[in-house]
Amino acid sequence: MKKENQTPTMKDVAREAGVALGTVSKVVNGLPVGYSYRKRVEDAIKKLNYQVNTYAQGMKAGKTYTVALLIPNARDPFFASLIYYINIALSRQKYRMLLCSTDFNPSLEQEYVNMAQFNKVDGIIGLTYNPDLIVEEDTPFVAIDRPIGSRFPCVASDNFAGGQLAAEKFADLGCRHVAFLRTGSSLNNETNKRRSGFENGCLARGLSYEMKILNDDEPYALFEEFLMEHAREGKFDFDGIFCVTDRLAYLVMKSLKKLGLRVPEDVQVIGFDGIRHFGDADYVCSTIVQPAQEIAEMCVELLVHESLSMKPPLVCLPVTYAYGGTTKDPEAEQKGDNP
Amino acid sequence: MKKENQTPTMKDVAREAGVALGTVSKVVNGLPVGYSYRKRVEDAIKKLNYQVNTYAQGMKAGKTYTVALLIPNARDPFFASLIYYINIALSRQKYRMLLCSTDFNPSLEQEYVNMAQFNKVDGIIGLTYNPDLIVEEDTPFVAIDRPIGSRFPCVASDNFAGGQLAAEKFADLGCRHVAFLRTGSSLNNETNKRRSGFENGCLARGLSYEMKILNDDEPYALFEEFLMEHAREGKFDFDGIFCVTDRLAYLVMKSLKKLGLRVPEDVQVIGFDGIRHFGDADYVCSTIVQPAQEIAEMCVELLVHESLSMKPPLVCLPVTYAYGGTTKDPEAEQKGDNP
DNA sequence: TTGTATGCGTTATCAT
DNA sequence: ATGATAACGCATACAA
Repeated sequence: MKKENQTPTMKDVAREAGVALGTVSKVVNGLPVGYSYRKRVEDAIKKLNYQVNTYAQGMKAGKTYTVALLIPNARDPFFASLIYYINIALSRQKYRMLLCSTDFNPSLEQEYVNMAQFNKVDGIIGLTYNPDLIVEEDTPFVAIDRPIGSRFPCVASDNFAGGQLAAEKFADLGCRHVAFLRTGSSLNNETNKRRSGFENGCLARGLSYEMKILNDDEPYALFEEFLMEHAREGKFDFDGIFCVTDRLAYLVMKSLKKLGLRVPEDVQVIGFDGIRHFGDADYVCSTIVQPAQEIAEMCVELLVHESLSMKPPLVCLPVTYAYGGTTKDPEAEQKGDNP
Repeated sequence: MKKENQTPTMKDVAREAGVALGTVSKVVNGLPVGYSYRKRVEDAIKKLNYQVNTYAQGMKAGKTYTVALLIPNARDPFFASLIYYINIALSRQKYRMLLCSTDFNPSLEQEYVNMAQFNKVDGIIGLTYNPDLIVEEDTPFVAIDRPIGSRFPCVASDNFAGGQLAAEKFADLGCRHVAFLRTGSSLNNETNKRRSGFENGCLARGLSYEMKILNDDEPYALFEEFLMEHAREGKFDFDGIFCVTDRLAYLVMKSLKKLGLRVPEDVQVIGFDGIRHFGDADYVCSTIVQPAQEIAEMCVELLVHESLSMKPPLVCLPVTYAYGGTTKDPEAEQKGDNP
């Protein structure tokens, strides 16, 4: 990568316009300048195609107009969606976005946080997994999904309500005996809320339910076993399965197929996240949709707006239900969507 | 976003260590410094938790250690994959990545390119759609998929070979009459190569073929019409359909289902791109896989390495075929994958 | 070998 | 209202 040739600087503009450096600065920053001077400067700027150097500007101001987004992995569809919307929200506020893939690596997460603290970025939006992440008090930081300490705001979906919603949908769709399947790190409180909400909803609507909860390090095969055990003699014990993510729902559906069970005829499935085929086509399954756009906008809002006075510790954004072919929604019967 | 408190500077380290500013700089940059001095400086650095300010450093050097990635949309799975691998490749080279979503907007694309030229980033990797994009000669730029002028290298999949490969697969799998379906902007030469390669392969293997080519602004419904016309009286004219992208293949498969045609029993489908469910699970359809990782690494290589002497104008990377449930691959029959 | 001085592009504080 | 000058944090040519 070779070095740039000279791009015009304020000094060049000043020389071209025959004015002093400070005058150019004032014009650029919209401070009062006599008309004839302003005109000459503006002409010179156009002629030289001048543009302020944001880094030099930032060095003076102690700002970089850059925000780092820490996220495990850009390929995951939910994370990709977050990246997409956060990017849009930031550029609307004239901020650049530095993408930092952490790959679930705690030490990488810490490294990026350190970078931010040394004035390299103005703030961080982080979806991190390091429970011991150290963030200086005065570093602008907004967490997604996992609260970091108690000093920084955290934005998440209303996971409890999402669990409830799933149970209610099952009840509305005629289910009686349902199951909840979850995997994931046990220190992730937010997905635990999905479970609690679901339990709560089942109780409220008189559904009997069973849970199967796995840790990250346990193999998926255990779920398949669980399903098999409940499929003795051609009859399946559940008429509804709530999966903690769409990804898990996808795997579960493959297992059900192996068992000769039809979705949604024999058993209905609801996932969580709101993943769509190709990012924006139809839903991969009936699901509780996380409001990715709202989450993104809230994060940026909290980070950028200096209404620092009272940052809420935890913001829960409302989730919605979406039909995706794996439930028996009456109004969706005729549509050929979602095989 | 509030301003940072003071982070330690070189001056602070120098004062702490009782040495001169330049000495600290030398230690930081690994230049020869007497042992006792070096030791004192290193201790001071640790004590103050000092870290160089990359922006100030960059202002001196005229480098920012930042590369901008221009890409239409982070949600698209193929783009997301590219983002993922480019991010990894860049950070291995100690470069940061600025993500610039262009949303297919030509003027936004131009804006980001301008930003780069004004010394805000050291280089650009761009997957752009603006045919009139103006890039200064001396701006380090690497294009993906669409050549920009003739002065910048372009990295792409070997689309021609991909088309050929699809035709050969169809032939191997027993097809006789196949179709090619394509949509997309007509100025995208690379996807045209897929067509040419496919034609070439069909000719070589004695397959009869038909093409249906749509422009971006034409509705998908025209494809459905095309398929319907070829499905008269319970018989379908084609036993294989090659779609220019996996996304299109997905839509086509839905249409085929509507027509009562089974995939792969009645008609086999091959897509292009290598999209996987959830980014890393199984393929959404049998497909010609673009080597996203290799593309990413090649882009970074070309951008970063100062072997500027002879930049190749167009680098074509090899594609592969992957089974994804929509073809009758013999060795894959027993697998329950990809419904 | 170590310290000093200058400049990168910008903004802000002064005199004028 | 405008122009000169210092300072931001760092690297480097040059002096000690």
